Amino acid sequence: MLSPAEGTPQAPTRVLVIDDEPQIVRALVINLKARRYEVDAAHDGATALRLAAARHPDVIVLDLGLPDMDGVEVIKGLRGWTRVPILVLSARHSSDEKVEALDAGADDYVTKPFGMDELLARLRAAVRRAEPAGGGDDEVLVETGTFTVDLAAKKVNRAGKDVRLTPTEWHLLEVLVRNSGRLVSQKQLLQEVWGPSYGTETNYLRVYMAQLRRKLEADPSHPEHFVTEPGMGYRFER
Amino acid sequence: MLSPAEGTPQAPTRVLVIDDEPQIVRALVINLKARRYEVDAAHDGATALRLAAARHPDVIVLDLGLPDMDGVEVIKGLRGWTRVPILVLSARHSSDEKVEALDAGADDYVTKPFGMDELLARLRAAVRRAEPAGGGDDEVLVETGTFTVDLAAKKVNRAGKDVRLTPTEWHLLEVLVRNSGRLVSQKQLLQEVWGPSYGTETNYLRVYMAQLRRKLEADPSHPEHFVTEPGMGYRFER
DNA sequence: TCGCCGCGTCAGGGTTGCGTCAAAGGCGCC
DNA sequence: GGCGCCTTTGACGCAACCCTGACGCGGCGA
Repeated sequence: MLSPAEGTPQAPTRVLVIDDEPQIVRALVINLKARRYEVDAAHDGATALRLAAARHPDVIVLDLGLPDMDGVEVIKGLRGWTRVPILVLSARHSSDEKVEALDAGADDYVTKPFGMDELLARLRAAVRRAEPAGGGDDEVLVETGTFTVDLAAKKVNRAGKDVRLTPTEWHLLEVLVRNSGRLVSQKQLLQEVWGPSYGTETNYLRVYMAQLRRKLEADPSHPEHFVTEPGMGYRFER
Repeated sequence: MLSPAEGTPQAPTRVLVIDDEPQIVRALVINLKARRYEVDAAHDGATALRLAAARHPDVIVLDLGLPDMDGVEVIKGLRGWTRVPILVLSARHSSDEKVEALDAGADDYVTKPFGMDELLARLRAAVRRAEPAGGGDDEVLVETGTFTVDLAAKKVNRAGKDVRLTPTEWHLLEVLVRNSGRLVSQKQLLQEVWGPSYGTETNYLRVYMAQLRRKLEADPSHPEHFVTEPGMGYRFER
C-alpha cells in the first residue's frame, strides 16, 4: 500500500510533523512524501499550533520533547478547538507519561526508536477512523424547478410535500438523476433497474416513466425534466 | 480517573475482551469492572464475532493469538459491518504483524506484556474518539409531537412518563432515530440490530416495528413517525 | 396518402409484501 | 425448580405494487 488513499481519487492527506530533531523530521518527511502525503513540519510548539490552525492537517505527528513548551500542553492547545488525530512520538517509555499524553487527547503513542512501517500503519489507522462514516455523501440534493431529490434520504419533495415513490420508481429515478444531463440508453436503464437479463422490455420503461412524470412533472404530458430521446433512451434535466 | 466517563451521567461503556488466556481475561475484567465498564469476554474468534453482534460493545480488546481462527480474520469479520474501536493485544513484536493488524482495521496495537495503566489509557483514547463529535449536528435529545428520545440516557418519555422498551426495541429505535429523516433499508436495520448474518428476516422488523408503534405512536394504525416505505425500508420522521 | 414503428396511456389480474395476532421457545431471576 | 419477560416463529387478511395487454397518437418513409 503506497498511497494513503486507495480507490477513488481524492485530495491528498495532509500531515503535520512536529519534532525538534532534524534527522527525524527529515526521515518522516521523505517517507511521507514518497507515499503521496502532503507534509508540513514544525520544530517547536508555538510554530506547531500556528501551522495546525493555518493548514488544517488531517493528522498530526507530535514529538513530546520540544524546546519551547511541554508536549502535553501542545496536545491540550490543539484539543481546545480540533479533533484532528494526534500521534505522539516520545523517547520516554514511562507508563505515566503515556497515560498523561493519551488522556490529554492524544490518539496514539509510539516510543522511539520506532519502526517506520509501524508508524505509517498507525498513521493510516488514525486517518482512516477520522474519515466520515458515510461512504460518499457527495451531492445528495438535486433540485429542479418543481421538485427536489434527496439521494441520501431517498426522499422526493414537491411543493413542501413528500412524494411517495414505489421501489421501482425510485430506482429508475435514481439512475436518471445520478446521470443528470446525460442520455441514458434504454438498455442501460433496464439492466440497472430490472437486472442484467433485461434489455428489450421497453414497455416497462414507458409505464414507469409515465408514473414518474405524473408524480413529478408540472405538466406530465409536456415533460421538462424527464426527456425522451426517441429510439435511444431518456435524459434527466434539472 | 476512576470512571471511564467524567461529567454527565450516561450509559456505561461496554467492552468486549477476546483472549484465550484465562489469567489475562481475569486481570482485564477485574480492572475494567472496577472502573465501571460493562465487560463481556470471549475465548475464541467465533464466540467473539457472535458476542460482538449480540452485545454491540463500545470497544473491543482482541488478542491475536486465538485457538480457532487468525486474529486478523476476526478484525476483518468485525470491520465488515461495524466501526467499533478494536484494540489489539499480541505477544508478537514483529513490525509486519502490527502493520497487518492495523491495516486490517485495528485501531491500536499493544504488545504483551503490557502495563495495565497504559492499556486503560489507550482504551479511553479509543472510546473517546469514537464518541460523536460534540456540538455538531447530532443531538442527544430528539423530540416529536408525542414522545421524546434521549439517546444518551437510553430513555424514551411520553406524556411525562418513561416508556419501557425491551433491548431489541430500543436498538431498533436507536438506529432509526440516528438516521432521522433518512430511509433505512430493511437489510441495514436487520444487520445493525440482529447482527451481520441477518438480512432477509423481515418478519422480525414487522413485529418489532409494530411494538414500537404501539408504544410510541398516538394512533398505532396510522403511524406518523415510523413510516413504512414498502419494499424499501423504514423511516423515522419527527 | 397510406402503413409502420415507437411512444404514451389506461385498466385489470396475479403476486408480493406488510400488519396483526397468537403461541411456543429461551433465558435470566427469584 | 418455577415464573415471567423477551424473542422467535407461523398463519392469515389485506393493500399495494408489478406486469401485461390493448389502444390511440404522431412521425417518418415508401
